Amino acid sequence: MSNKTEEKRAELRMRLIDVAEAQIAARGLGGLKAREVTAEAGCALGALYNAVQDLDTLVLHVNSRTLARLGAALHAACQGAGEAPEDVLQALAAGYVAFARENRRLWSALFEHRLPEGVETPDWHKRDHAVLIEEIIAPLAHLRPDLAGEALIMRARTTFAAVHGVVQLALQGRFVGVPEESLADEVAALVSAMTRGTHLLRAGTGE
Amino acid sequence: MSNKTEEKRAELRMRLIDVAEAQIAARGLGGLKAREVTAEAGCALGALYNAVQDLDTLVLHVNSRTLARLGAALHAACQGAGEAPEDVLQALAAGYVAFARENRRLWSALFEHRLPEGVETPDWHKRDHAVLIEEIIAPLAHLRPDLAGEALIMRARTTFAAVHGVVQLALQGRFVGVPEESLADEVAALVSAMTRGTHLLRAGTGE
DNA sequence: TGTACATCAGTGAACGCGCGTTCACTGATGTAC
DNA sequence: TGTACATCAGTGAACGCGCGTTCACTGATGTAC
Repeated sequence: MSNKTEEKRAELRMRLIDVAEAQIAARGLGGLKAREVTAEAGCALGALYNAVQDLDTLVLHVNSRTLARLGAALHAACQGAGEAPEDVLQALAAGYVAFARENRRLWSALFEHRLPEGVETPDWHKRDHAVLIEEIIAPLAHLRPDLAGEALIMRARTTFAAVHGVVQLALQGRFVGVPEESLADEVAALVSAMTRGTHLLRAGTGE
Repeated sequence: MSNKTEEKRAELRMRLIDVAEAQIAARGLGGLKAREVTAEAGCALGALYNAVQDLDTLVLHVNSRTLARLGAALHAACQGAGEAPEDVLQALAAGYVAFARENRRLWSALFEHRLPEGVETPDWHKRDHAVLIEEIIAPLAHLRPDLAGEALIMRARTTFAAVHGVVQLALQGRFVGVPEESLADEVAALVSAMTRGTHLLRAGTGE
């Protein structure tokens, strides 16, 4: 059933994603309920399952959006930074901290959400995660000319994960996390430590 | 009601913690059910609430145990390492990776578990988290004689969180995580990067 | 040592709630002639 | 253009399941005399 019908369908799907995004932002991933999303979107409970496969898929759509916004934020952070790879990495890390703080629950949802056992993440969503490491690769390659290809990508992932770990434990308010006031400074110190040694020693023996 | 009664009570509590530990190890934190714990422990459902405040408290007991074991593992890792602070930190990180891999689900439970909104973590359990950073402090102090007191502790937390982040994303099997085969190497590279710059430059300007 | 009574660990059925998903139905929208 | 019919988005009550916690009850253990 063509055009107009398909249009309305897509419209409802968008509306549902909008509402789901707002509700996750307000109450966290655990606070997202099929009944509340549809109520606020102004449709019946069952309509959700016509517009979208299920609630998990709806979450994936929200997460894809969040990743896109995060990607844009990180890209913008790079633009504002100097040329030196250390500066770019510092700007990226600072941008990540800022985004996480300003989008706490949506950012958390990125890492909290799990598909039911045995369900594979669809490819269209997997690809969206690339933004997390894309901008790291170039400056890292400058600092580590000895790394290339797969090894470079691995190191970019590791660099991201290290910063992410500090941010996550801090914003989670957990025991070992640093207090939120110190977060920006500590992340800067971490990035500084990670980048400082490398260009002095170049590719020495071992690491 | 003294002695013998209290003894049996403590015995049941122990049995429940044992079983809960085994079930979390087998099925993950989400797979822990009051009915299954009590069934396997050989008592009635209601007995759980006599032995222990509630299911969350039971999880805290299991987590305390896991932390104690982790602390012992990290302490042992230090013993086997050389004198140089870099080596100690490498040994600690390697020990952490090994423990996480060998105790995946119990280790995950440490960071997955959340008390219901508004419930404070009891002090007896909070204290147990100290093992995560205790052993880091001394070697870090050697590398960074400019840091002391609160600042040193913060940096130890940050160091832990960075390593933890890499391990967590990898073992979670998530998008940006490194594959498990590369985990040990990547963590070693991270620690190497974090420690290498510092003692060359000592306390320079800024970080 | 023996008897009457009190306590409280242990029992498990029942409570209460939450919530994702389905499904028989309706009515608006589109197609065929 | 008008009429008969088909399709399918949208509806919301009902299904089905899971599960932590409570509570009236019992019986074993302990205390008092």
